[in-house]
Amino acid sequence: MNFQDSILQGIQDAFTSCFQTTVSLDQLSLAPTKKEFEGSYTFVVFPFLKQSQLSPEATATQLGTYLKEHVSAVKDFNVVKGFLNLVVAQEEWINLFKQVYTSKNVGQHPSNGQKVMVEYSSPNTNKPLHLGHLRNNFLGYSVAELLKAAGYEVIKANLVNDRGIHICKSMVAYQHFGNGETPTTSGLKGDHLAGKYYVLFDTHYKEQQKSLKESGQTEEEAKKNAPLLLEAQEMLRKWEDQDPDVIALWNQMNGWVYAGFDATYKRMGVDFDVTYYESNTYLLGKDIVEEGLAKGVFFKKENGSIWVDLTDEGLDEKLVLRGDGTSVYITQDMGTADLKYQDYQITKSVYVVGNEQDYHFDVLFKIMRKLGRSYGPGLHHLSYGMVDLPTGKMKSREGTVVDADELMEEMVATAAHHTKELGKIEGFTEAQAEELYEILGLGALKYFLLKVDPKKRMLFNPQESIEFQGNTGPFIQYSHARIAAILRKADQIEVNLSAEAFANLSGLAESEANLIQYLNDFERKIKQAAEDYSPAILAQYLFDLAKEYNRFYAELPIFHEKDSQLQSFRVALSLQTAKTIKRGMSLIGIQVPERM
RNA sequence: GCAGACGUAGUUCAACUGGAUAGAAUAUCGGAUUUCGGCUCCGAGGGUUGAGGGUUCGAAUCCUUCCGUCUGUACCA
Repeated sequence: MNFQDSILQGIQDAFTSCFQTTVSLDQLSLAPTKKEFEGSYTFVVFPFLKQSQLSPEATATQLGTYLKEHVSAVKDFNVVKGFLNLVVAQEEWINLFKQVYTSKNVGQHPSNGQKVMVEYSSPNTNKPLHLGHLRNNFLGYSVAELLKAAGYEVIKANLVNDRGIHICKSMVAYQHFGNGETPTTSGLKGDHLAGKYYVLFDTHYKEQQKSLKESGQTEEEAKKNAPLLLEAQEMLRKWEDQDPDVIALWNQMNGWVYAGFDATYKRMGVDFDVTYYESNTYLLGKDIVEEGLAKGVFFKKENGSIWVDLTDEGLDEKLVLRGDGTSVYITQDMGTADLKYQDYQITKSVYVVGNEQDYHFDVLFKIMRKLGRSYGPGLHHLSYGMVDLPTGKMKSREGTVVDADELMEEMVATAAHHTKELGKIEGFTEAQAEELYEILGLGALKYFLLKVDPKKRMLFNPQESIEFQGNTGPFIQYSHARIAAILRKADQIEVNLSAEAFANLSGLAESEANLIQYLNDFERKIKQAAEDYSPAILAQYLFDLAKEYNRFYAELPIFHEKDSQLQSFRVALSLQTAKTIKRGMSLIGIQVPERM
């Protein structure tokens, strides 16, 4: 048993023994003691004064006295107001470290038998990925990894929006202005090529509107009657009628886009276990509408349209099927939710989608719960905030979008520039150097986007954001590389790394005890990050761990330490830190180099 | 209009879910290396947590009223 638990158990016993009352274990919790005070863990007694019938100080003192006598881990205590600070015995830290050090798979929780699907990315096939998608993809990938580490079986899913009027727009524009251009002849990545025609559509569409207005039409009429738009609408009809020419063009352009996306995903380091296409799922959900009508969850209006009444849940009435029997967005999403369950029998389903769709998912989930789906309680919208630029919101029309491919390229180039300046890559082959730049550039980018609480909107300043010092990915990567150097040397001079090598160790420096406390915390942090769907919690933890290691490194000698037990111990501590950093970083999708 | 989210050092973010004197990073200033990797370490200054009121032993956190920013509120996706 983890000794944090044994302390809590001790507190529970203390309540029975000192105050003749029982408190349940989940009411009790320990907080790390603030630096200004002596001790490692703090128990706050204020909430329990009713049970003790004593002043805060007296309560804390009685509990402390009991713990000191009955719990071996507690060596001493002090009381400040209602705060009981517990001092942990040094031998306990050493024992704890041995436990962590000898356990396999750092941080991995045992399987909990639950299956969860994480849907993320969900791109449109009419334009390339941008900065907002990067946050989405990194978040989705990381949350999936965190859930795995927390004991879930995870299915990563991508739902591609490959159908609809917006796709037809780029197709129409390509027919008009494409001249048979392909990714090969143009030298453009497929997704960028498609995006180019989407933009071209928009510019020409606007021109047409303008000339229609000049010929006397109102703004609304002009919007509706522009020939290009009519063409796109006509094309969508043909697409739905399976017109071979339209389908052929659609297949061709889609193929280009997917090739482009694959390259981008590969560079981002994300992957999927299953990909759903809206072109296959857009007709789903109509049977659920029937089911909902039969169950009385939905109702039909006079014009034949079908609605759900969510006013009892604080929302409005929402349309689920149009009067003409065609689907709306949510019809399809209901169908897809069922499809996911049919395919994988999941107990939980996470949707990584921006917070502008909060309302939509609120509605969707409430509907599925009203319909009594078994996975209903497990539905979760991982809603994340937008990424802002110093110039304001990203708008594709105004050309203020930060393209994902360009940004990654820029980050890698900056990493290369920095590294060359430092001149630390002697002995690297060209290929090794390239790989390192990739790891550093993407590490910086991923860490930057993931260290912020997903719920919050965040600011991306292209100049200032590309930092390599401070609370950044490369800082943590550097710490790892440095430890790797120590481990190489330890290997050379054959330091004994078995736990027996420091079996009789006594006495620890403060930074050593702190490090052990951090290392022991890893498992808990993973669980917390997974439960909160927040890679930021783990990112913050890894930064703190790296900082604590650097402090230890600056203060204490390793190879210059003459005591061989201490030397073995410090190398082992370094090894465990490296393992933890490596594993932790992999959970937020970041690789760490052996040297840099 | 209505609904929801957010507002914390100059800047970017934390604050263990109601706990101690609100912490890091960055920028600024000052210091550390005969030593295992200086992309390192130590220190200083920097705050009326948007404003007011309330709840209690205790509030950045909960309630309330303002102010400000953003999002949503389509028989669009």
